[in-house]
Amino acid sequence: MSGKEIRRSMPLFPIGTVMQLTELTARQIRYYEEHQLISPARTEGNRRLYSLNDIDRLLEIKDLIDQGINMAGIKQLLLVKEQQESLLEQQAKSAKREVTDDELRKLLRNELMHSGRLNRSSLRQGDLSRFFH
Amino acid sequence: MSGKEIRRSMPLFPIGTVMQLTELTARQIRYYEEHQLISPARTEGNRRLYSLNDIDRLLEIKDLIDQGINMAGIKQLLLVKEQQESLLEQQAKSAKREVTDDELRKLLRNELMHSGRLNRSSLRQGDLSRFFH
DNA sequence: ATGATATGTAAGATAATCTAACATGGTTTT
DNA sequence: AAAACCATGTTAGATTATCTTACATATCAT
Repeated sequence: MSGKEIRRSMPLFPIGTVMQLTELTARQIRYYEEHQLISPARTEGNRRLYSLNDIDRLLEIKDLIDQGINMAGIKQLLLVKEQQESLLEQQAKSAKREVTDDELRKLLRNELMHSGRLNRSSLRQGDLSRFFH
Repeated sequence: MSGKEIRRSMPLFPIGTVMQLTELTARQIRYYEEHQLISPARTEGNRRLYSLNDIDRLLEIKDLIDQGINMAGIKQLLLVKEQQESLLEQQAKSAKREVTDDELRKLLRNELMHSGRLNRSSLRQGDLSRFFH
C-alpha cells in the first residue's frame, strides 16, 4: 500500500517541466529550495529532479504566498501539516489501537496553537493529481 | 471523463527520464520514432517531450521487440490495437446502442486475422501506471 | 557471402540548467 | 524619510542534456 508513496516521491521532472506545471519561475522555485521549503533530488549531472509530491508542495507554497505568508511562515505551516498528516496516517493504520497520551497531547497542542485557517490550502493541494489517473 | 486521456497524453518527460523509465537507450527511442512507432511532442527548443501514453507505448514496443517482432510488425500491431481500443471505447460509450453491421464485420475480421497472441503485451502495457496513483 | 535491421558511437551544434552576483520594487523597521 | 529586508528579476559564464548526421557493427535472413 505504500507503493503509491514511492511513485509519488519518485524524482522525474526537470525544472522546466515544473515551471510549466506550477507557473512559477525557476528563480522562485530555487528560492523556495534555498529556504528549505522543498528539497528536490539531483541527477548525476547536478540537475534538479522533482517528484509529484514536490510539485504538489510547490502548488501549496504558491497558494500560501498568495495569502501573503512569508517563507518562515510557510515553512512552519508545511511542517505542521506534515506531522498532522503522518498522525492521521498513523491513526488510520492502527485504526483500533489507542493513541498514546503523549501523541494526543501533541496533537491537541498543535490544533490549539495553529487553529483557524490552515486547511484551506489543502483544497488546492491535490491539484496536480488531476494530471495523473 | 476524457480528462484522464488529456492527462495521460500531456507531454511532460524529456528523453533522459524516459530512458530511465523504460530502460531504452536514446538511440533506440529515436529509432522507433524514425519508424513512426511514436511521435513525441517537441519543446520550443526542439527537445522531445514524452507523455505517459508515449512511455506506455515504448514499454509495449520493448515487449514486442523481445518477442522478435520487427519495426513493420510492431507498427501494424500497435495500429490494430489502437483501433481495437477505440472500438471497445465506443462500444462502452453507447453501451446499449447496437453496433452497426459494418463495425461488427471489421471487428470480427480483425479478431480472426490477428488472433492468438496479441494481448499478451497488454498485460505489460499498463506497466507504467504503477508509477502514478 | 550479401544485404537488411537494430543498435552503438562520435562529432559539432544548440538548448536547458546551474551557481553566483547584482538590480529592483514593495514592506518593515528604525 | 532613510535604512534594511524580502521576494523576485536579470545577467554572465560554466556545465550538462539533447539534437542531427554520419559512420561502425553485430545479428539475422536471403
